[in-house]
Amino acid sequence: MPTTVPSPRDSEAKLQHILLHAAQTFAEEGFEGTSMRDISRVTGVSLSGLYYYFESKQKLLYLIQYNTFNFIMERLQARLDTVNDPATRLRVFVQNHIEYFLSHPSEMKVLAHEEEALDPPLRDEVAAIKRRYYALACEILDGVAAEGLAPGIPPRVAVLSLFGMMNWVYKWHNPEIDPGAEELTNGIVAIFLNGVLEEKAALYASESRARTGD
Amino acid sequence: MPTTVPSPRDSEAKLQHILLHAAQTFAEEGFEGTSMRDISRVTGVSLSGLYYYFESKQKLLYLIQYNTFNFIMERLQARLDTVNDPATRLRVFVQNHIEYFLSHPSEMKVLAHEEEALDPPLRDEVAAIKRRYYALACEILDGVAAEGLAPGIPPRVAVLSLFGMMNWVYKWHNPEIDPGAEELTNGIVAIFLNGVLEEKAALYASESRARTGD
DNA sequence: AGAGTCGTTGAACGAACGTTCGAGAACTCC
DNA sequence: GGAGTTCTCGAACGTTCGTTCAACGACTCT
Repeated sequence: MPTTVPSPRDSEAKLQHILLHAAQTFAEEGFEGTSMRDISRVTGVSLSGLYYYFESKQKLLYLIQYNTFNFIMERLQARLDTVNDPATRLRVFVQNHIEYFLSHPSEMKVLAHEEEALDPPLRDEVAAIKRRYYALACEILDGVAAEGLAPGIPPRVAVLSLFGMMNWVYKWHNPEIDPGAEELTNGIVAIFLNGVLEEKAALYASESRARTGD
Repeated sequence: MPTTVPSPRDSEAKLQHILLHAAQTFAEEGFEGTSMRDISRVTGVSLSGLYYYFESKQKLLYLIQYNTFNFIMERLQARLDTVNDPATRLRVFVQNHIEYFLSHPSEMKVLAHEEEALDPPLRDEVAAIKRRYYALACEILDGVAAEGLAPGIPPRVAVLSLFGMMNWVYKWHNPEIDPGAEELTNGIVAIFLNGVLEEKAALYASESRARTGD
């Protein structure tokens, strides 16, 4: 059908096919627990054939992590472009994260779980995106904090607790019994916003301070 | 020095020495990423000498996970024995967890991160303790919930979000810049209690429901 | 039809893996 | 001091690992 295009179409599709099944296997067996022969088996590509698409097992993991994170990041920025209200921006952030989590559980698990399996040169590149993502979250929290942050909760602890709630999802979420992205987002946002904003928060913070004699 | 005792003392101490350094290596390199030769090197025990203390690499991981979890569980039950107030019980629960986390980061990381590295027969035994721990957390939340739970947040999501906040700590906590166990516990408890109890929570839950047209 | 990529492969490489084994220290008890 | 247990180790086992390489069919251009 195409005339001038050489034929990277076929090849690109096959790479995506490999990335998909490799991510699933990494998610199930872990990066170190998965052999190139395993990936060859689940993709149907011969062992040596894999090396036509990427130059090493490390690079394969990198491709999965980089593609995944880049997609999340770009979709998030697009969605945030039209939103100004601080609380809504937070909700968009959480929803974007949770939505991807539930629709691509394997890729997300590999991203969250195999962070350190990548060796320094490539690991740093993924870490760089991760830092931008974290900075964006801090920025969003800053907006929310203008409404009054609870005392006794360092902002860093607040943001990372939010990441904890979101990123732990892959350890327990069961599509058959647990809520979908919408409801899950509502729950996490509710806990976080109510937990972190002042008024009632001040009550418990001072209570526990009194209890421990601070 | 001892007279009647055969001499398991020496051996027991050495086993603990191996468990400690193995946990550190597993935490740094991952279970699959660590070889028995690595463990031999960091413990100073010869490769074959290790097999006098445990029968396989799997069993070594099991010993680390089982000992760690058992200690946490028993200390928690002892601490809860003297406490009746629901909110304080929750605080004791979180504090016990976080305290162990910060004082034994390697063991805790291995427990949280290498859950699936254990094969079914042994994995199930660790999972059994994990279930008892989770059930205890649910029980504690039930006590707190008597004070009125926020609508729109399933209890299961609440408990697992709490676990998320606590268990994610190993990914980011830096002893040099982050708060210690006391303050960290205060922060997480404050977010969770304020986030999950009714009154203000109902506000945000209904807000987000209205926003998404539910 | 012939040159030149693109995609694929089986076979093989050396290295590293978890585990075993038999021999021998070191120690306790009689 | 000799028997028996506890502890340690070097050497080796067979297997699996990530990666390479030369070769070959399929396809596009001229």
